[in-house]
Amino acid sequence: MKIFNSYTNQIEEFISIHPRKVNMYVCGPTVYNYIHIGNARPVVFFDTVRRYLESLGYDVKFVSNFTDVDDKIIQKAIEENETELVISQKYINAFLDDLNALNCNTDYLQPKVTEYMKQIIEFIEDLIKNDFAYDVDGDVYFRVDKIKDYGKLSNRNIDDLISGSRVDINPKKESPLDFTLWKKTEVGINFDSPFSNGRPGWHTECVSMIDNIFHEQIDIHGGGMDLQFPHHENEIAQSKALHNHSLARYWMHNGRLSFKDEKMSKSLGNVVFVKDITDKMPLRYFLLSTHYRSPLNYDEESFSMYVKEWQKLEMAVKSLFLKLDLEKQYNDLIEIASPEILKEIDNFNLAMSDDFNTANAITSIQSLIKTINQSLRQKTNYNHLNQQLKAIMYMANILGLKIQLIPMNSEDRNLYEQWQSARSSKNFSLADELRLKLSQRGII
RNA sequence: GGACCCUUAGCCAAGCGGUAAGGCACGGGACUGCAACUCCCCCACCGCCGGUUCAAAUCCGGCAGGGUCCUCCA
Repeated sequence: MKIFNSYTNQIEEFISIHPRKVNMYVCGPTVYNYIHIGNARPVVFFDTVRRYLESLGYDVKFVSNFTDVDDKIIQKAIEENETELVISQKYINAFLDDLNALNCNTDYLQPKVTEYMKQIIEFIEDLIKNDFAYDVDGDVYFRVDKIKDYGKLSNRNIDDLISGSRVDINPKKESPLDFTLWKKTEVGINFDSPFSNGRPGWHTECVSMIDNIFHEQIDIHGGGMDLQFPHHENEIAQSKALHNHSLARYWMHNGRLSFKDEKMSKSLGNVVFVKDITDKMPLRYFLLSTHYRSPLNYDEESFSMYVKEWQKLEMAVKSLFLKLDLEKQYNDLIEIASPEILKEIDNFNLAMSDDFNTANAITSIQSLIKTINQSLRQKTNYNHLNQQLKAIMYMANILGLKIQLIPMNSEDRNLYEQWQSARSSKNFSLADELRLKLSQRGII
């Protein structure tokens, strides 16, 4: 298993800290709005990472947070005349709905900032105690120049950052690079602390949660490329300050998604919400069609290609299952022994093991679809068909592409037979009617 | 102003020094009660100009075009 590590800027063999166990953390959403398809990219990708690692036999402890304390949430709460809690809960629920629709595993730890306030405050206190942070009139800042390798993750040097820094000239800060750990505030939700009444800066929550949940360096920390700087850089700085390690062994960053070659972001307002995409599986397919570190562009034309490809996959698998089910020959306990099928699975796994090259993994799926379709129009023995079905379901499952296989009940069977006999007796209007029914039941 | 990335057929997209995977669309066949689906065949010398090398889409330099970060953003 090879993973590109943003921290070292190279592809490395993945070795977990504890045998057969992977601790991973992915930066989650700030819950002030519905998620758009760009937000969905890391969500889907890291869900796929988890699935693949689990298929390799790792026990994966997956954690992803909810940022439920933030200026934007406060602003939204004021706009809608609601409490922050109501706002964040609403969008947390919406987020979980989207995850389910995208067939992402939602069974993982989802810590919220509000639930970790005590730990976050303690974390900041420790930083102050160790002289890595300083309190100015109730605001607390992190002293960046005390961290030797600051900039390593995002490949930049401190001098460039200082000379390039603009706008934000905060006289309270010792250095423009110092970042806020705690912000004294009167507006919106705020919390008691030894520093002041206020709320934590964004960069501390993840480190503090990781600290409290895992109690040690974790294996994988993931998130969008845009979080690399300053967010992840700052997480690393804090971790080095208190624990003298880089928080995670492997840092993984997915590339951004653009919309018609323009940046898609909530602030620009050109967003496509996940909830508004009717075809969620094609969306997942689309998000995995390009290697995760490459930029991905969304527009209706290219997305429609993936709708087609998805339908092709779904239809082939359904037809295959139907054939086996009709003859009562379906057997999911079968062992895959065919050399060609094993080879295809092998290719798939090789692609996935190569820094999660889902684009190439999909190629294996497409290739198997082709041979399935070929088999279906020939007389192929059931054993082989069962092997093909098992193989394609294995691949689809790792990519999280959910294909519903609906076994026929006696009524379905009856309909099917009537359809066939209507066809052979050339009663086409009846045949079409029955065909429609079967299709509505998801059988064909 | 500083840092950095990308450019492969009409479109999407692999490749990362050994002579262009795959998919969609198009075109030509086949199958078919009609649709849909499916199958077979066909479809590029890799932005441009130089250099390194026995060998370059792959390495180096320049140019052109596009994009990102340095500020909230997955």
